[in-house]
Amino acid sequence: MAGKEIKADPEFRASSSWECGRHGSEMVSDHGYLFGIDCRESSILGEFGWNIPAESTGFVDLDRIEPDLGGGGTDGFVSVDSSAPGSHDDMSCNIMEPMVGEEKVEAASVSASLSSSSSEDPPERPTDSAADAGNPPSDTASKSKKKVQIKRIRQPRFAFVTKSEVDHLEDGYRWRKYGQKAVKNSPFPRSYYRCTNSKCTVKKRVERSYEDPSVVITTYEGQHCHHSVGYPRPAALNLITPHQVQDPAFASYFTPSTITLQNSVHSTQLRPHSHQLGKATGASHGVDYHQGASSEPDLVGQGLLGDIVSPGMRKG
DNA sequence: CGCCTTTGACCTGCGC
DNA sequence: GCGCAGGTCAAAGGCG
Repeated sequence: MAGKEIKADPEFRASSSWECGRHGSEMVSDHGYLFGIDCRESSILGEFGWNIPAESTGFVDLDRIEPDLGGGGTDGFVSVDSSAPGSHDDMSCNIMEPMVGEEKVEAASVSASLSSSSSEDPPERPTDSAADAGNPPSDTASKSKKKVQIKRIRQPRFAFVTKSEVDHLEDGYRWRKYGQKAVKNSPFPRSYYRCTNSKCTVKKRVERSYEDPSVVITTYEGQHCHHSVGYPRPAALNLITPHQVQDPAFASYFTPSTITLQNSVHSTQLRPHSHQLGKATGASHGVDYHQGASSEPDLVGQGLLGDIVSPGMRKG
């Protein structure tokens, strides 16, 4: 497990038009992305809307944290690294082959139910015990039968490695904590959050690296089917490379309005909302950023987002 | 009062 | 099949 090596594809690096960061970008698994953020560069996360009190610098050894991140084996990661603080243009990144949409669906019948429910219907719920919560114990048999047929769907995941003293980083969405577990070999618990939007199935895990307590690992799973409470901030989007945006999974983290911001607004909404920091460890209450999206809402349908925003999301 | 976190129990997947 | 670890649920309590 821990011995599992993070192997950055040298060929990919070589062929990538994006310069690799100093620390390189590592694919730590096969289904998802890891954004390793050297936090001298809180600027990066800051640009992503996270109000992180950047205080330390250092290199995050992705090899060390990988077991926790990709332990499931179904995730993979890409890291984005920055090498020049304060300059978006200098941000280096390396996008590994995206393997998104490789959902674990074993029964064909599942796809039917999924397609009918679309993104508005949490695909995972039916498989979870929550769906059976109201059922008497005698239903266990049929329950397990169902679970044999319908395997939990794993959405593409993205992990961010951040140096921060704040565990729960502000990202513009509202999250509700639904669980916390002790992590093996780690003194730090892992927290589980779910997007408060009932129609949104996005989840995120937040944990600290046991190797470097100053490092926070945030793993997002799923795709938001709605607008953020108000953000992601425009400058953050400037950091998203074309490669990233073209990846539907990655792009989905940024709502249509978000992407619009990239093109219509630049730095006018970068003011940090310090009051949010006051509740750093609590739920991420929405940041009251005004979206510039309203000014150009049609970009979604104008082709810019046509290939990065799923139809289901556009209506969101 | 509504929303959130906490926390113990339960479920599931996986390796041995 | 068993045990472990990760993931989730849901009741209870706290807070603004």
